[in-house]
Amino acid sequence: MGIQERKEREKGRRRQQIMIAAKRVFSFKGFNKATMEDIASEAELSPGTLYLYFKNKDELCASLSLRILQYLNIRLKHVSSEKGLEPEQRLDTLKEAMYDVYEFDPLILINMFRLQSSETLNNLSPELIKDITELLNSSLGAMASIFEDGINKGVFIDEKPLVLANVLWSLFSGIVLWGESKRIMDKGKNNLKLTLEIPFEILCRGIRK
Amino acid sequence: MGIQERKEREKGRRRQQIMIAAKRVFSFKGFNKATMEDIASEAELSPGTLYLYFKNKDELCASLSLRILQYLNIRLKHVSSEKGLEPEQRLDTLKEAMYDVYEFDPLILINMFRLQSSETLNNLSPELIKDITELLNSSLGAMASIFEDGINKGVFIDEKPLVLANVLWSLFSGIVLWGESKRIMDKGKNNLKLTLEIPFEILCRGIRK
Amino acid sequence: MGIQERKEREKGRRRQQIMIAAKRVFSFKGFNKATMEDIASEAELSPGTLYLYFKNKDELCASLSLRILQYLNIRLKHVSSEKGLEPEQRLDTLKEAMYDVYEFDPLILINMFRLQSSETLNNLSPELIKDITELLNSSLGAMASIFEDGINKGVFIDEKPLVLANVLWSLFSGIVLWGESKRIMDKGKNNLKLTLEIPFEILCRGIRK
Amino acid sequence: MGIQERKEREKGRRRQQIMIAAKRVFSFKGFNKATMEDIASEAELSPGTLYLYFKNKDELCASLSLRILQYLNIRLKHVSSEKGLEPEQRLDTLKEAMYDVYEFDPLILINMFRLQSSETLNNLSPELIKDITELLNSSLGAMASIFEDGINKGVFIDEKPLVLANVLWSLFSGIVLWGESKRIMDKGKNNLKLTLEIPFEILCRGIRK
DNA sequence: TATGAATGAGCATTCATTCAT
DNA sequence: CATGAATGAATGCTCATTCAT
Repeated sequence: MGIQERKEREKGRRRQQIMIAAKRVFSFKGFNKATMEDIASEAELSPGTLYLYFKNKDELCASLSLRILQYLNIRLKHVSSEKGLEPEQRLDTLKEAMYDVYEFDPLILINMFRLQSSETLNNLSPELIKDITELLNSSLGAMASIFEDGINKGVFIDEKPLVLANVLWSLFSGIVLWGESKRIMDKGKNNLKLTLEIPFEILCRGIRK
Repeated sequence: MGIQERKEREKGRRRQQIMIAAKRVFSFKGFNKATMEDIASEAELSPGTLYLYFKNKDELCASLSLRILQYLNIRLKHVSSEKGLEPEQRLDTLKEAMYDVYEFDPLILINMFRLQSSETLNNLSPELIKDITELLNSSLGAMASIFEDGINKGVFIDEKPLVLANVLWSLFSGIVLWGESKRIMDKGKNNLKLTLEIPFEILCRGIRK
Repeated sequence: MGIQERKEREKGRRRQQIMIAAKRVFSFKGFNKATMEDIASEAELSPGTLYLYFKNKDELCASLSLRILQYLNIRLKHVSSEKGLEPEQRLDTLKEAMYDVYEFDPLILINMFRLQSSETLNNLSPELIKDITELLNSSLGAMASIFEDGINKGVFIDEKPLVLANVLWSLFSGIVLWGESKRIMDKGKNNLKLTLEIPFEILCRGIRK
Repeated sequence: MGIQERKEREKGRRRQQIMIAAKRVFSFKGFNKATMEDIASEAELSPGTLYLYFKNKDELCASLSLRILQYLNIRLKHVSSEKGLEPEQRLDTLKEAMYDVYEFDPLILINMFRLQSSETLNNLSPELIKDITELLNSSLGAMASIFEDGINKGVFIDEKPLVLANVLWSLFSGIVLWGESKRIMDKGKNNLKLTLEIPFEILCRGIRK
């Protein structure tokens, strides 16, 4: 392993360290109330150091979303590529994947939404925006391919697969959002899994022939 | 009409005037970028005056959400109270009601979410929190009663009505959120109505026997 | 006097108050080391208030230069408009005017130079830039008219008056700059009057026929 | 040549390398906007290395001025020491020398002034201050000796030579400053040579008998 | 009631400087 | 000697909120 390579890895570690701290602070205080100093001290670094790894606060936040999307994308790719699964089984794996994504970072949607607001978009570097957009589309594509498979096999109703994927995403968004609200209102009781399962179940009834 | 009463009414009018201005400014700039001075000048008032009618910026924002919920509640109550409607027709009316709510204030969910975030909650007066919670529950109850009716009449599958209502709300949240993102990403094309109709349709397939 | 008018006057007073404080602080600390908080506390105001009257630090500094130029312009206009003066007498009055300008604000040139640097220019409002440019040209024009008079009367050598005015300004700049340096190096001894008079004297020998 | 000596020479080379880079960066960005990192990367060194050769940013800047003064001093010494020149020819050589100094580093005066401002002075080491003061005085002395020669030969008017030298320096400062402003205002048109020659010409008329 | 000038705490960001390697 | 990652103090500017009129 060359010196160059080791440095790259070290740099990656620092980014991780900061992102983990940022996630914690954003979760606790929300994006606007969280200060860069909060994040820095959570990461046991100085404020200046944050700017060595992220252009600004918005880009730090966006990078969190990117990481989620990467994770989602990997999970989805895996689901749609696995051979020998019946469409119904695929749906189940899909459900689990989405639930894991939520578990991975429950604030996913708030971040995703912030990300796409015009307030934020101007502060991001074009590459980051491109990465995010591509991943989002790729994820929707992967979902769509699952539905397509079911339609082809005559198990699902003949609806446009990409539309179905969008619906699913909408549903997912709503569930997370709603689940989060509940969690905050009820202070701690996590009924997210329940809500995730039930509407998914109901949606599937609508998809199956 | 006594003087007292007239004053009360006058006060209500001012509140309306401010809320309308706030809605416009929030829509245009987003909650965080909108300043109290923006709102004041949109309302053709001075900044100080805003604080005669709202305790602080958060409470002003929360009052907007409250108004939405009141509107939603009225529409829902109306749907579930109307006699002589078949469950299927009720679902249609419900769908229209929800779409109208969205049209009334497309930022509804962002506001609703802001409202329930820990960032905001500490700044609100207990009465306001209570009002909002009650209205939310009441709205969910009204939706539930629609599903209950269908279940009783044997038209809908036998699922717990309140659960169904929650599902619907989740779905609605997701659609709005997703629709908004799309609107921002696609810059102007309003595909919200489409997205609202399709998942509703699919959900209904899952509800019907 | 209407309320409007009184308010305008009050506003003008505040601007003056801030500019006087700024001048003191800039003189003492230099533009870059002077903080807005320094200026605010010198003016016995809060930092935020400064921004009610000046867009930013650069514009505050530029406004100081503008004031100098206004003063210079008035003095020069007066010199060239007064009737019945011989060219030589005019030169004397001119010399006095320039010395007074320096006395009015010894940092004039440093400010003027800052003003014209590209570092600063971007931060200024177009109107301010226009005002300053016009005043500078007008001042040079007024100086030129004095020389023109002398040339017409056959007392001064036939040199392009505007060139002479530029020369004079260069000389003035140099003297102030040099005088200032000396003041700082010699810590307190003010030999500016001397240096201003002597080169003026020598320059005039070159102008007279 | 001993090892010690070679090291010294090597050290001098590095200092030169850094100063050249600094000059380029200061010219391009101005002193305040230029960062030590800019200079380091222009010099193809790391930021830390700069501090091995210069105590701090101010001292680096001051060293640039020092170098100019050294150059000026050499040129002036040469002018006044050359035998068999008539006073008028000496003036011409002087003019050329000053123009060359300006060409060598057009920012000379801004640097010189920065140097002498109270903003900077506190950060400099006493030795550096002493060097600069001595060089300045020596330069003025060299100029004065040129005038003295002319006065002695009865070609120039009988004015105190040191005063004349100061005048000349003032004029030079003013011209450079003014020329620079013009360059910035007129964006590119370089009229410095013209302005330098004309006032010099006019000043000389005042010096000649 | 209404005003709007004034406040001042708060924050993102920068950058000269240091120091472990 | 050289590095360059890390530092952390410093600062321009914003804006929710107050209060004298």
